Amino acid sequence: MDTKSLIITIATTLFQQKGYIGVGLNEILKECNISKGSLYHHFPNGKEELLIACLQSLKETITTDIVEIFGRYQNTKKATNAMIEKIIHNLETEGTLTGYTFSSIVSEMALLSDAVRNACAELYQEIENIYVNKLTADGYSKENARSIALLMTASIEGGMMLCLTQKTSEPLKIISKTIPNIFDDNVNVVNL
Amino acid sequence: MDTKSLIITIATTLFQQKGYIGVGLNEILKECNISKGSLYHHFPNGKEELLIACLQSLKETITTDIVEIFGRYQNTKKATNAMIEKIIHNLETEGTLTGYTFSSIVSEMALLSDAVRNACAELYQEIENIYVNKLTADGYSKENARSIALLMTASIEGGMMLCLTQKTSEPLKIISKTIPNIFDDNVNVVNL
DNA sequence: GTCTATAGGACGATAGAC
DNA sequence: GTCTATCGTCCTATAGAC
Repeated sequence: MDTKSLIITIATTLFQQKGYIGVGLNEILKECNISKGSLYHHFPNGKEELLIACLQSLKETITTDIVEIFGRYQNTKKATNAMIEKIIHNLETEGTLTGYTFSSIVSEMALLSDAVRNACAELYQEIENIYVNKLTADGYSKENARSIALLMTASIEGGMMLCLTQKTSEPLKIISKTIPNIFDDNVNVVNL
Repeated sequence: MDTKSLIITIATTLFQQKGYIGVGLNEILKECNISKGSLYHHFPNGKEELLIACLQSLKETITTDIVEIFGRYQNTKKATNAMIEKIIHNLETEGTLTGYTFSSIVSEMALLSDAVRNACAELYQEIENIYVNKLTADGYSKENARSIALLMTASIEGGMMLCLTQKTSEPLKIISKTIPNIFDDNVNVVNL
């Protein structure tokens, strides 16, 4: 792998786990086994430019991954359960925030950098769109599909937070079991 | 107000908005108009001790507030809508993370400090317990109440995240409208 | 109980050799 | 394209006067 890709790969994981401010350039350099001069050659505008490159890379990875899972299952309910299953598996093997989550970056940077905030917004939007497409294929109206997709995104993101504090994957497991209740028999009762 | 309370009050808000690492002691001191010696007199173990004091204070504030709201409304649905309404109001007037959220602290510190992680876990638990009590009063079984309360906590926390990225309160508004669908006609279908 | 001054280290970023 | 050396700033924390 070329140096630039290596930096992005390693930095992405670190940023997901520890947030943007929580990861120093030195830590990234050490894990990559490169030096400061090399990093600034590939990212002349420094750390924030690197972060945005990581978010773009993350967008590719996440959407490819979720599209693949959602293509493999008949309906949104089964696909969602499979997806959360995968997140839980990651969480239990790595013991930390990875996969489809980047809440640490959002909560730190949303107020500090519009460029980063927009990149994160775009990433959430891409994920939600995949849900919306599957839900409309299931027969939901566009409006209801959007509401449900948003609730899915929010509860998975929040569920990761709860898993982190509890050091268990229980919260996501319960969410995986509870979320389908929004789908069932509620095709027409969204937006009361 | 005595100095110690002043420090806690101001630091709590700053930590909620910018996270733990994102706020320097100097910024806290400046807003309090006090000096470093004074802060270290009240919190001899430094910044992390202050953070934990802030989380304890936050627990008081949040639970008092939510208990009050949940006491004012007949059922969980109405109480939840009123609560989210209040969060949205805060969000729109302050334009930043405050109120019942502390996701920035969780995502930054959960892996770094067990003391902080436990304080956050306790805080989430307190909030969930209020929901659980109201839900069982509504007639839900203990187990279903727990599942729904967890989904509520997660989706509100995740919804704040989406509001931050989009600079709108739309996500929380939609969540407020969509969440009640989990309650309706689903008393017995949780945990499929 | 509050102040000033300062220690000692980590940070992001730059300069210039090779 | 990668390296080392270094700058200037910020950080948490401490020491000691009042």
